[in-house]
Amino acid sequence: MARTSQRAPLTADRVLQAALALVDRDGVDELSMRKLAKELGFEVMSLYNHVANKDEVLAGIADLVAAEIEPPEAAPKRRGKAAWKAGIRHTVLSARDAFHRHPWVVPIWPAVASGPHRLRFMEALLRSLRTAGFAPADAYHGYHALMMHVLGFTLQEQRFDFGEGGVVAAASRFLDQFEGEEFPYLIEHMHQHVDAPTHQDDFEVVLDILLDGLDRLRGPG
Amino acid sequence: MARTSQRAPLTADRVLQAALALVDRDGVDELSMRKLAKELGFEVMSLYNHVANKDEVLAGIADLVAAEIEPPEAAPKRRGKAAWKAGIRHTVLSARDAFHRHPWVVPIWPAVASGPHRLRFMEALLRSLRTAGFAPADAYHGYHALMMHVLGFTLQEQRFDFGEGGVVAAASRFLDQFEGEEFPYLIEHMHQHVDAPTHQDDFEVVLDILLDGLDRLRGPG
DNA sequence: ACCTGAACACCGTTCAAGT
DNA sequence: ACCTGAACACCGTTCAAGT
Repeated sequence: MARTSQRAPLTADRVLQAALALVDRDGVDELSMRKLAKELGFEVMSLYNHVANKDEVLAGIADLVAAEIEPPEAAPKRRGKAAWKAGIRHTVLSARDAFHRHPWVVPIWPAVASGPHRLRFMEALLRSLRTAGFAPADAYHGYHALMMHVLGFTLQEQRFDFGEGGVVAAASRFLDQFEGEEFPYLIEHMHQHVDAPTHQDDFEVVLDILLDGLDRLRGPG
Repeated sequence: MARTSQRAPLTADRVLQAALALVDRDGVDELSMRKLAKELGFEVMSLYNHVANKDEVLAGIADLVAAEIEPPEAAPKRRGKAAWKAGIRHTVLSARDAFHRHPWVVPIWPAVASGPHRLRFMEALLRSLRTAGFAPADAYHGYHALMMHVLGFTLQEQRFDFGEGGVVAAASRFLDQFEGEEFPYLIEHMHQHVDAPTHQDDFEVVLDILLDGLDRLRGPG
């Protein structure tokens, strides 16, 4: 019967999948152990047989997002002075896509524990840089520059996602209180945001600045 | 008497200052209206005579952080092909310092409403870029690249601030479960983090990559 | 105008009890 | 081994009552 499948035994996996669905749908602020249990058709305390606590749930769903990131190609097909860029570019864009699909993960990303998928992604990106010829110190800079760009970009971008509470609405509400002449450049900037609903190009322009800059750091090769 | 000064009448300002002190001391997760009221020597509901709700408190203290950011110099002293960089560099480093002093603000930065200080900072940074000769579209990219760098960097950096819960401890705990050979590059990276307790140089290396890249975007001048 | 107490609708998590 | 109910120590916020 439907009820039997509804009550398939709880597993850590089912808990995390349900949490991911809930958070993708309602946002991370709406996740509570009680709601999650209700969604699964169990009582709250049943969850604690499969996950230690709420932090573990958050770390778990963050790692499900990490699992969606495609690692850089291990063996690039074409060789050339900047062949390394293609693989890195691919994985960074993939990370951007994953964060874009699950924007709630960005603010909690630094706070939650790193799971296996995330550690494997970090390893793959670092290996890519090092085998491309970056010295350890430059791979260190490159890794951070790229990750910060992805995280920072998505963090920034979120502000424009919610209609009423978004920065555009809030700022224009605020700007109304001032003479129209006090913030001309900010107003110009807001219009650019409103006019460009997707910021993919914006993301890639800066990504290419970073990749070119890193290439120069790497030295002639 | 001491009691009188302790019970100086509540104001929105006093509420925000106490909230900032509490959050700087204990972290943003520890902020509750009840604790905040107790800290001030009033009952919870008294706060609501001066602030609308908790979101307004968060927006208020975020704007206090924004107030600490020094705007770019309006009139740079020395002229030259990249004179614009000095002013921008100054304000970006100042923003990095402010976020570094108040790291809890980074994850909530995109979620809270923009206050007057933040809007003035945004305006000043955008004006700097535009008057340096950037076309509107390039000022748009430059603004985001710089802000993302600051936000992303501080977000990333936070992970290494808390001893036990930090990524180093968590990752090394996790890595213990694997053969030591599976994550050689990640282990190298972790050591670099542990060896460099401050990431100021790291921040500036990438900042200069961005500034140089933006300068090229701006075209010959 | 400002402060307060009780109340409501929530949280995460512990612990003892069931099967 | 897994599920549950009651209980504890918290939340933010509404509302009516005080001064």
